[in-house]
Amino acid sequence: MGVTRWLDDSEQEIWRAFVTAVEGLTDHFDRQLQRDSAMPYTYYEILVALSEAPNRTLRMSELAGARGSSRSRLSHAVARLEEVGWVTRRTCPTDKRGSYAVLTDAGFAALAAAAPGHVTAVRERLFDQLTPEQVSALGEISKAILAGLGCRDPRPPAR
Amino acid sequence: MGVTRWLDDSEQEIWRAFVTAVEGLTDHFDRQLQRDSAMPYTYYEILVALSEAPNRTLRMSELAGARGSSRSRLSHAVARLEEVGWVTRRTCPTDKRGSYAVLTDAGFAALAAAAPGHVTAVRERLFDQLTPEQVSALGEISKAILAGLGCRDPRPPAR
DNA sequence: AGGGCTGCGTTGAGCGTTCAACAAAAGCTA
DNA sequence: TAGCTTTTGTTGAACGCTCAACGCAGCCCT
Repeated sequence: MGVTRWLDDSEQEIWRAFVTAVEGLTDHFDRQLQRDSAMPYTYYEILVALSEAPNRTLRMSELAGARGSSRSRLSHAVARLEEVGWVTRRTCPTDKRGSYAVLTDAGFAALAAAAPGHVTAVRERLFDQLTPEQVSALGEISKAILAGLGCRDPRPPAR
Repeated sequence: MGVTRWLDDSEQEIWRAFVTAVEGLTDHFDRQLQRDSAMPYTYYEILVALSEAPNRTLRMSELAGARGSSRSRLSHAVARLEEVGWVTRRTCPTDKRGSYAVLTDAGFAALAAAAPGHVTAVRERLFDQLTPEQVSALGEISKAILAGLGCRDPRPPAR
């Protein structure tokens, strides 16, 4: 492995601004949802994914894959969402290992109630702060980052 | 309150890309630090802040303020860092309420050991993926977002 | 000096995430 | 078919964060 390529002053400044902005945004959105709709952002995303799926139903693994979430995380999350009555589980008839997560009417209603506040927050804190050029640049930047994250570093698994 | 200004298709696409990219980045950096240096990113930031402070010492509240962290969070974090031996607390002689957090030699060493891997990850996954124009655009965008987050919404506190 | 108010830091409970371990079903190979 | 590997999903412990509540010290005011 080679020598570390440290960040110069300008890069450091950009990095700090980026980190702080991202922390601030996620914090803001998370608090808004928690305060106004009693759900963390992650759960909001789960509800969104289910609401867009045919029959408002998805296999656990599909749901985990769609978001970058781990199976364990999803299992815990769905357990919680089931307690609250926003999601139910159904076992899969063709593959007895699998199970479905289904959005209930109450879950859909909770999502519908939460969406306006969330979208408004996103618009106010993100889109309204940027020029149209910056918005499209942010899109390109995000896609470039995503491309750089996909399946790299073909090191053999640690164990 | 007015009508919700929903996101159009293009905005939705940008928003999803942004969210996924940010989640992917933070996940990647957090795992890298946890795996290679046994510390979460948040703790890394605390160590950095202390290492840059005079005498490697900061008041708890200054430390909390520097990062956007709550007092409670910092208190828990420093307690943990103290257990590991990377930080110690000293009571403030002039203000007996206050306490100092001090980076130990072991803490400095841990930071020095962690930094190259972390910086390399940041460079590879962020800076190397973007053109110089995109990098500077990202800086401007981050600053605009930060400006939009500062002390807004002068609604009276909920209670 | 006495009586608030404010600010600093800590504490404990609750929650969400991670990690490692596991059970059960499916698939694969001989 | 028997034996292995892989896939799917769950579980429990450990950890970090949040929130509300608290103890304590400084401050201000009369």
